[in-house]
Amino acid sequence: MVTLERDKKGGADREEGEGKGNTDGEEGVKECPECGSKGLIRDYGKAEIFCANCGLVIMENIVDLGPEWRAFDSEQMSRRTRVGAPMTYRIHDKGLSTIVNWGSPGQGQYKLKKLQQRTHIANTTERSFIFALSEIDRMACALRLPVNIREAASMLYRRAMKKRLIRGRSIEGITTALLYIACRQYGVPRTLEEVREISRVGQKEISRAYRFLLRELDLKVSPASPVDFVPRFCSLLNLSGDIRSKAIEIIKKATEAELTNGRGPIGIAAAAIYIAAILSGEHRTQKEVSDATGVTEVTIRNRYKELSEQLEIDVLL
DNA sequence: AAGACGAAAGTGGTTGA
DNA sequence: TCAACAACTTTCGTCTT
Repeated sequence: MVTLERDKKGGADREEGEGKGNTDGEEGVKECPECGSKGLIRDYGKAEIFCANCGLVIMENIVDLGPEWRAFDSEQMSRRTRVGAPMTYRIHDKGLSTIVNWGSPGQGQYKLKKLQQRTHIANTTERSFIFALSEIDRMACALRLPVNIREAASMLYRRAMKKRLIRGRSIEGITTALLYIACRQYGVPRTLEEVREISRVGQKEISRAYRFLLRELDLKVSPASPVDFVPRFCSLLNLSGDIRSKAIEIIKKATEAELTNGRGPIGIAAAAIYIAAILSGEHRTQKEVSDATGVTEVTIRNRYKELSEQLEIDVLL
């Protein structure tokens, strides 16, 4: 009954706008066109290159960026799936699909019914697993995350399933938290707010699942560095590479001076960018920085006062 | 009028008894 | 489980450009 048919027509109907489709020659790519970082990760297994800093996928042969739809059951999944990738953790049976034949109507039916009863539990967990994978894909898509991170999140979900951690919890909460964790592990952190916006559950549930999974899967996630947020925030604010490196420099000095202890990394990043922009004559208002980073103007002010005073940076308007 | 400033009260998460 | 606590937010009046 579950016949997974692979539809080989890639995602030709789906061309990303926003002018980010950089399809120049692969050999020429030395740095990220988005943030200028040299930290490009070439994943030849997936035939793609992405920026470790901002997560921008620069080169990708797998055209399909994942489904924009939601599969509620196996049937929908099979009808709508158009993923032609090699074996992957993102496909619920690792791509090795089983085809069940209906056989001759006479005696076959009874056996099949029996089989279906026996495997009923397996089918429901499988169905929710498929749903989880499509959720991970949907959210990763919305956040423009590279395939590696989706893979990582999917693998974590497998581990959670093996440990029977899913039962009795919302799949949305678990998948959102796992994606959040995967981003952190890959040094491309998203803010909790960004993740919440594209999730179907609230912040409270995400946090609960996050703590739960860290504990139960024995994962270690080091606190995010403010530096990790700088490239993305800078590009949101249309700031040049000069400012990006200047902001990172400020953050490094601040870290050495232990000004960052106990402070939220996002606030530090926001303040450093604010200062760097002013120093470079590309002024951004506190409001603009606040909107891009999600921290309030008050916090930006507090951090930027601390940084400029302690590091003796003269910020003259 | 817009931006920057800072005081004061409120909120949600962490910690330690 | 509860209370104390620090970081951050909200709100709002004032000053500066």
